[in-house]
Amino acid sequence: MRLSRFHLATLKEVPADAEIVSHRLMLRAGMIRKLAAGIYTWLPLGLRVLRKVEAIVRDEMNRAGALEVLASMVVPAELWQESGRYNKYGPELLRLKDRHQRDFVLGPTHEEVITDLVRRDIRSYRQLPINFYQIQTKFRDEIRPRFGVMRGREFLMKDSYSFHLDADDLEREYQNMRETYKRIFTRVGVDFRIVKADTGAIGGDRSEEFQVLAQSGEDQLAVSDTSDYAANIEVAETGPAAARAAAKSTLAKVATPTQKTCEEVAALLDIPLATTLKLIVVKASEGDGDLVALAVRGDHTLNAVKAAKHPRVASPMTLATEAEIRGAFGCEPGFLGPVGAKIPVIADYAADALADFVCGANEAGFHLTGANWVRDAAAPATADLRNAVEGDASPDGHGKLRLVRGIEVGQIFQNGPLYTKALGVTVLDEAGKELTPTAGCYGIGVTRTVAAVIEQCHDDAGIVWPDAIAPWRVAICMINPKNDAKVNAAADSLYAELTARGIDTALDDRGLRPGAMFADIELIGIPHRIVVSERGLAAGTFEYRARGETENRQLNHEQLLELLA
RNA sequence: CGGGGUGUAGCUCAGCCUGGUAGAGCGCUACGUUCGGGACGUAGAAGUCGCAGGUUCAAAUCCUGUCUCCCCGACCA
Repeated sequence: MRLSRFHLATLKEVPADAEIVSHRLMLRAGMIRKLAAGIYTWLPLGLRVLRKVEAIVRDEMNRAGALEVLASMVVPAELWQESGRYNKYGPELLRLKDRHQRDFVLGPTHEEVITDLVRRDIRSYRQLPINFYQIQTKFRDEIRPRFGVMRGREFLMKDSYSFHLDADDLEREYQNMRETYKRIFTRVGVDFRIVKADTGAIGGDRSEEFQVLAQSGEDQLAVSDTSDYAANIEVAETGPAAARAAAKSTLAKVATPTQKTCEEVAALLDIPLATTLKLIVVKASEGDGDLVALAVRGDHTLNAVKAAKHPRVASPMTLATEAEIRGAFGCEPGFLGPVGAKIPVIADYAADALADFVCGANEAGFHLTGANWVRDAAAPATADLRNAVEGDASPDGHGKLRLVRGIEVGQIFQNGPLYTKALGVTVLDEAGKELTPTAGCYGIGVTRTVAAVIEQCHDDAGIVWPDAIAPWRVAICMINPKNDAKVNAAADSLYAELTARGIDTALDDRGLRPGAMFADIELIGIPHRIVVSERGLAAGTFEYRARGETENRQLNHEQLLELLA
């Protein structure tokens, strides 16, 4: 590509509303432009990168034996009603009507559509297993789109859905996809971890996420410092602690007139936060009273995903209102405790292990010190309810947990017969009997992957693309071509030669001053830069510099070709 | 949806408190001088001051409403 004919739309100044590195650099490099909140136009430069990621994904999916399809983005609402998700998915699902007032949705994911396809097309066990995938625009009316394309409302996703006769075969394909995803992200050139994950709105049994490690990541991950254990904090287990210590103190009431949080109470009494206990009151699951109190140590935080999975807690987890709390405890939130509580208490393991702890007195303005389970408050039910913290023992028994941040770029699920059952998919088995297939689904956020790579690969000057997804692998820069026809001719012939060899090359023939030209080429992250100048031609060399390095190398024609081969 | 902020030239922002001629830098156009790390000069084009209503002789500025966009929380590729 000759850059004089390309729309290279770099910006010197950063648009004010860009917060994270990838968003800033994508705007500055001229990869994307915003159209509305969470909705972007991809410019030629950005699209070149997006297409390269897409090509890697497609290539590996095909190699893995999956079959590409392309479904409509607009999906009849009936399908979503049939699966039960029309009402369950919530306002994130963009609903619309056509001119005949028929209901449709913009597909945020396509389990229903592909399962319906299988229902219509697959009749026999002989046709299974099968894995359909597509690379398609998805729309989710996110509560709060942010960080550019990292959490856009419209995004490009590779989604695939596999169907199997039994759980063993599903497990085989799950492993196949797991390996395929590893190859994809390795080829893209990004550093990632595979972590255990919650199944969330998709539903199902087993799931892992592919996370790109980055400071700006929205997800918290717990990883072992010695083993390969890694989990999203949502599902990172914390185990039962050692036995409860014996009570030493006597129960006493202290005035805490304005101290409502554990932090405030601990500060007032000058005690460690870890010796305090807090209660979070939530709605109970149906037929189990109205409310249930969850007890967590003051320095820990409640894990909503774990809590919602507890059989006695309503799912999704819903906090009790202030009025409900007053009704159950006779006092306002901020002074709640298990001593004398009239509703069931479920304690996190660490909270259950406390002795001589500080908690609310169930009386406005007072807390209790020296409280103990059994002696002062009924022994609670116990469960794993909290978020893991730095230094917790790794659940696999090897090492301690470290907390890091990640960007979720892919997730794989075994959802089992969830959707095939809901949509009534059956095939005939060998004996001519009807059988409901089991299924898996597998997603990659293609647009998000582009942003995630930038989060990981950049420096002060701009993006530093891995070779595999750079908009061009090589840039040829001409110094003062107007003053010297030889420079022009030499650059032209090198450009023709590299292009003929299949090397994706950009020729910067825009005639900019060198400083401005170099700044642009570095900003857009071209991995290999070749400078053609009068000086170099006289010496018979090209000047070469790899992006991310600070030294130039003088190479002759042959060395240059070898390096780029 | 709750909390906080924002909207003035393509971009970054000043002007608003204290009403009276709409500004700067970058970018853009033309010409000239420059030309190995975002050059300089001269001339120029470019804004219904988010939108609607109100107050006033007069509104970017004050008042009311409304929308947009951004940030912090619950969702997810």
